[in-house]
Amino acid sequence: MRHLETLEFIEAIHRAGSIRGAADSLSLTSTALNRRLLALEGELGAPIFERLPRGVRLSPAGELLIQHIRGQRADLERVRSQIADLKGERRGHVKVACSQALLPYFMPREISAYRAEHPLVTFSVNLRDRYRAERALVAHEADIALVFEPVRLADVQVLATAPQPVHAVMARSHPLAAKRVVRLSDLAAFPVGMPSEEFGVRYLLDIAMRRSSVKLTPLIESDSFEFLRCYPGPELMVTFQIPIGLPADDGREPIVTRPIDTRDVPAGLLYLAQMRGRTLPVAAANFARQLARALDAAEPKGE
Amino acid sequence: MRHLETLEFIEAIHRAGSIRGAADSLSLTSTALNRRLLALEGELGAPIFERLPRGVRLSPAGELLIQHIRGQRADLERVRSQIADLKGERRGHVKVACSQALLPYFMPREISAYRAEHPLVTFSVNLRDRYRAERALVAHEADIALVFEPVRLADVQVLATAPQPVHAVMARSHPLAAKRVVRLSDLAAFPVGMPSEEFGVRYLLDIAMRRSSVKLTPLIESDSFEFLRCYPGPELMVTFQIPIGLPADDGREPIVTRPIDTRDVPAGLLYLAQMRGRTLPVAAANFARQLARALDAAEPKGE
DNA sequence: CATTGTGGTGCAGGAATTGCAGCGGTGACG
DNA sequence: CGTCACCGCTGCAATTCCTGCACCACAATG
Repeated sequence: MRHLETLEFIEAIHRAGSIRGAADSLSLTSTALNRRLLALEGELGAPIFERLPRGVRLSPAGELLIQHIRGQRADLERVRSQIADLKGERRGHVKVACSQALLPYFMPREISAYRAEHPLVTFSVNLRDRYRAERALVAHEADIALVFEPVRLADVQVLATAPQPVHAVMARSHPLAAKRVVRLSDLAAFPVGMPSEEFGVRYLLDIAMRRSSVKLTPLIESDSFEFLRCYPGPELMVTFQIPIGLPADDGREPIVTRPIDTRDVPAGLLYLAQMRGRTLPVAAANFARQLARALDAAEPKGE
Repeated sequence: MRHLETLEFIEAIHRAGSIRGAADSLSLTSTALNRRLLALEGELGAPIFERLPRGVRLSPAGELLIQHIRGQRADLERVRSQIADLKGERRGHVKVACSQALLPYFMPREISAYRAEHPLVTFSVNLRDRYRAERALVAHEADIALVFEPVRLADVQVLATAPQPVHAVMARSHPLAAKRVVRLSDLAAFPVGMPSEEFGVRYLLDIAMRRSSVKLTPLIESDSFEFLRCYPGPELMVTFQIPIGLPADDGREPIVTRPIDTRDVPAGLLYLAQMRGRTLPVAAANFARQLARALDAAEPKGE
């Protein structure tokens, strides 16, 4: 789309941090790029970048402009997708930002289900913790976000929610595996694998620990649930996960999961969200609708 | 702004109804315009206009595109205004769509008050009945709308409301001028000047008449409140208006106004609104805030 | 003090856009 | 039924606009 070229260039300069650097990445001369920037600043009546000795940095006006640019591109993308839609071509691209728990089972299943009906739709799935998922929505880096226990919900519109009680994850041979529901005090006797602080599960556990004065002993802290789950079991270590990030227990898995009593650790909420006020492209809107249905259906699951 | 040029051209073609016609109004050749249109349609992958023997007409894809164009231009305008704002230049342009009652007193007073503090801000004030005011918001022809008893409020965000009881307007010598409050049944004895059907006041009166079985005898129906008010008084004619459209009664005006009992005709609501989800330009947002304050302050007025 | 990076500028070549003339087609009108 | 006017569209030449090279001034770096 030609008329957004200059605006794309601005964003490239922002990314590269210098005009010459951006020019290289765009296969252009710095001259041409510089000229375009100067022309745009002229029309705008204000500098878009502050000139520094080692490059450029966005001015306040530039911050405004870059946000506008992202919005324009996203809206154009929406129009293109709607036009393609009314031509009958069910193609498109959906950008999803989600928490780690969604990656192993939920998202693959949902995406493959969607693609079974719309094979021309492609996907980007990016792992974003609860802070960055919301920023990704606002920066138009993602169309929809699926995030556990989001931080602040400004500029974000909630499409659906699903309660997710925290589960304890352990080896099948673990003593606690005999219980149907695990109390927080049960866990104090065993070493635990703690998710790091950016995760919603950790957030809920920290609250619970402050409230109940039960102290868990973190053997390992990691930002990878997969690592925590796979850490060898002889240590009797327990880790945590929410149901949507757990496989169906078919009796053969080497690990088992037990819900933690919600009187000790309240159930968190999984949020499906988009940027407030934005009209999503057709494919993204349809996929979001499917996800919302899936979350509603999964609600009585919990084990 | 160069990068919106092509999109502006599309809108010009839409307005003119033909490529050659638009080319003339743009001081261009039909060749150039046609080429641009074809290029854009190529990039978009779908025709924007249906080709008719006597010109062109928007295709469904074009309808989508033209809405996108208007949104982009309005958003760019917002960015420009915000940039000008942070440069300290308090300039800008505010487009207001409002009901007739606001034109004689309220809008002039508010605009001149605003311009006293921001002399670089200019205004467009357009009369739009309650149907068309909302459409003007959606089409980005107006930033804010001030409308009495709006029709449907979809795609419109309400910023403030003010109740406006309907008043009877009559000559100072009129028999009913002796009363402090007028009942609907009082009016049956006199000829009335009716506002035409597109007005909110008429809407309220029609409802009241259906409900109370009191029949008013419309001597004159007009779409001009000014005409109705100025129609010579010997006929003892009564007409209607809401307080915000009435001058302050200083005892010297040849006409007087009396509120109609709200048990007969319920008070209507004056709505200050903008398009849902839109971020207004700085000047428009500030002016809207002032209007909201003015409406709140005017509430206990009513005579 | 030289080197290396930055943004900015004059000038010439080149690419993209424009305008002119003309084609084929359709509806209005005498 | 022929004429006319208007429509969208296209080949070719002119022009305009944009690009790229060489170069400048400047600041940080070593």
